[in-house]
Amino acid sequence: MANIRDVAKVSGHSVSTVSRVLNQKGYVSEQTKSDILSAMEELNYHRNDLARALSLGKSYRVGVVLPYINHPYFQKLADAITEKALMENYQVTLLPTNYNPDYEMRYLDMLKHQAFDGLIFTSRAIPFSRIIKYRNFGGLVCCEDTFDYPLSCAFTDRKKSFGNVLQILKDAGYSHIGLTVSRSEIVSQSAKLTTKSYENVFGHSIPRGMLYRDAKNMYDGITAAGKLVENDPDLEVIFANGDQIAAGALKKLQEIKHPALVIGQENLSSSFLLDFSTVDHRLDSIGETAFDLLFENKIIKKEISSRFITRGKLNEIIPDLDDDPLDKLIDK
Amino acid sequence: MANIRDVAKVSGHSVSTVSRVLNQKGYVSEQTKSDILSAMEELNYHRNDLARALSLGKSYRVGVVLPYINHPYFQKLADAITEKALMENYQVTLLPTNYNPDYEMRYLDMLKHQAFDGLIFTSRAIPFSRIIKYRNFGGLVCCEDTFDYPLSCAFTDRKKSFGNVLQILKDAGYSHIGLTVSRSEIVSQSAKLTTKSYENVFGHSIPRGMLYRDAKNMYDGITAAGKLVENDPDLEVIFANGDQIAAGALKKLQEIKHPALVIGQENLSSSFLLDFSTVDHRLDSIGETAFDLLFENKIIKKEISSRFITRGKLNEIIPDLDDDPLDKLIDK
DNA sequence: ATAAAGCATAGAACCAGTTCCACAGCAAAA
DNA sequence: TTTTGCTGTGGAACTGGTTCTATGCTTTAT
Repeated sequence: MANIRDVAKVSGHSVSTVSRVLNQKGYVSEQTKSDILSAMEELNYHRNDLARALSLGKSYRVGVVLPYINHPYFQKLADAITEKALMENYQVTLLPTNYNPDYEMRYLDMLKHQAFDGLIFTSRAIPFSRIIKYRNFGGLVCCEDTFDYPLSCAFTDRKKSFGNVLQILKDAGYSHIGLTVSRSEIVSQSAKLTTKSYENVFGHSIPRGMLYRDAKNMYDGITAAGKLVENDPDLEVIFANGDQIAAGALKKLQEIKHPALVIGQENLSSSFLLDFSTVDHRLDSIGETAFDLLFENKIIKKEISSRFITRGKLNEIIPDLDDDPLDKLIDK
Repeated sequence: MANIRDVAKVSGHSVSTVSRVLNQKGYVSEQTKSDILSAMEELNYHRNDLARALSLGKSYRVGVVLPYINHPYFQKLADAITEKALMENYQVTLLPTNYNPDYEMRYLDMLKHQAFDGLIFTSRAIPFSRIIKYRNFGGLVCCEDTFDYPLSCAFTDRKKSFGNVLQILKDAGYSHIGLTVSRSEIVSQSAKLTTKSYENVFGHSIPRGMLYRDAKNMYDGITAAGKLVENDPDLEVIFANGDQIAAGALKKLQEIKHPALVIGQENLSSSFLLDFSTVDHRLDSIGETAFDLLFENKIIKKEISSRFITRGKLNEIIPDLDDDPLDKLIDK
């Protein structure tokens, strides 16, 4: 493989001039430029990205740390980040952890070793206190609220958005509400926030049997709906922790001809196609924002408002909520 | 950031000795080693992966070229590749193309620019003839049959496995068979192979209305089943181009109480949970093999046998096929 | 006429590693 | 006693880029 010095030699010009041609900056005469370009052609020269990255101290690579690459939530986030990154000429490496702390630390070490310019944590098993130690080694952003930790983030306040939905349901006169949650690690603390929100709005904890745990996919949704109806035949609403789960629940409800409503999360195509309400956490916006924050030189915490998309029967009962609220910016 | 020369200076030893400690090879006395290690500690030294990669001419990164990162077929492949790669201390970068030839060429250029040690094409829009021009720039493997092109591959012979399934159906006395296919690019040529296989087995082309095109997801499966039953009320089997599509089709069939069987592909959890038959193309094995072939210095073409997993009614009709056949190796 | 500004180029240092080669000391074998 | 082989170490060249600085020339402004 020919290098820049070979090109310089063959073209009869200096290395720095070749570099200037390569990067199209600085002064180069037309004649010199064409000499060099034809030398490159002749030698079949192509610049080495690694050497460039070393010299620049910048590799134009970012890593996205995520537990599972086949989970719709993280997929949507990764998709949004990748799209934005490609636009800015960055490459994205997906770093699956399975919530194994060793893997998470390994990826942080890669940041330290300059394998990445930055790392986006979509979720994590290790505490923030360990992550912030790597702050000096590159960009670092989380896709969840980092509270008082000195760490940039783009997030939705789940407690707020869950509370919002539950308040709306309460105001509309619903009281028999079943909830499904994932194992709490999947989206950090999401399960706890769900129950907390319920308590805040209704003033009492979730009645026995009205909380279905460990709901991960459509089939869990089917099971969950069965259990919830069994525990409360007067069930009015199932607030699920994802559209796939909601879709499964809806399927079951239709099968047993139970009139309860279903509410999902993430606004996936299933919620649209099956016409049920959903909380859109704007993952695309979160992903995009997370990337933007990566190379800011101050710590920025950006809250993205979620939207409650009402569909079907709920849309008739409840006035239109689509007021397109501006994202709140908290600068610390 | 401290570098290896700083460590050398502080520890009072040479750069090459520090390097030897770093890589744990060559002769180093215990005393020297501990001097150097404590100097590293003191300076908070961490080796720069980029510089190492440049020097070694090896970056321990591979790219996986795939059209969509949120398609179960490519996801399963990417998952398998990633898992294997991590075991061998390689990093995997997912390179989505949307079947845009410009993107595919861009990724090939990255290979040329040493951004990757190798590239795995799970699918592609550009012809093999363009890909093989990049053979000298690093590892290059396709996840489909490359026929006479000098390009390593790990693949299932879809014509063979489709033919196998159709032959079994024919032998079992079925003749009213509906098929769904994706847009032909999704899995290269898969649609054509499906129709070809049908013609080979049944001796005539697919009857009008028995081929549903452009099936991508569960909802297309619902539509497809509706259309196919409409076109042939005596429909006996739907052979779908994916488990999600088969799941949708099954849902529709149950809804309209039609007794047709459903056969899917890829052995996703849905086929297991809904208990329908499926063709397992062993994507995990293909992905793993593809990675293994990446750094072989000869061109190897490995065919992975697919398995037909019969479930439900079909499993009662048809004798057990689970003979665990060995993968065939074609060395060229 | 002279200083300032702009154009064009080359040289050398720098990024942070790896590795080949030379050399020295010492013990065991010839 | 000489040779061989092993251990331990350092120097320098090498990977392939970028960029700062110096220099000489031309053009324009004062």
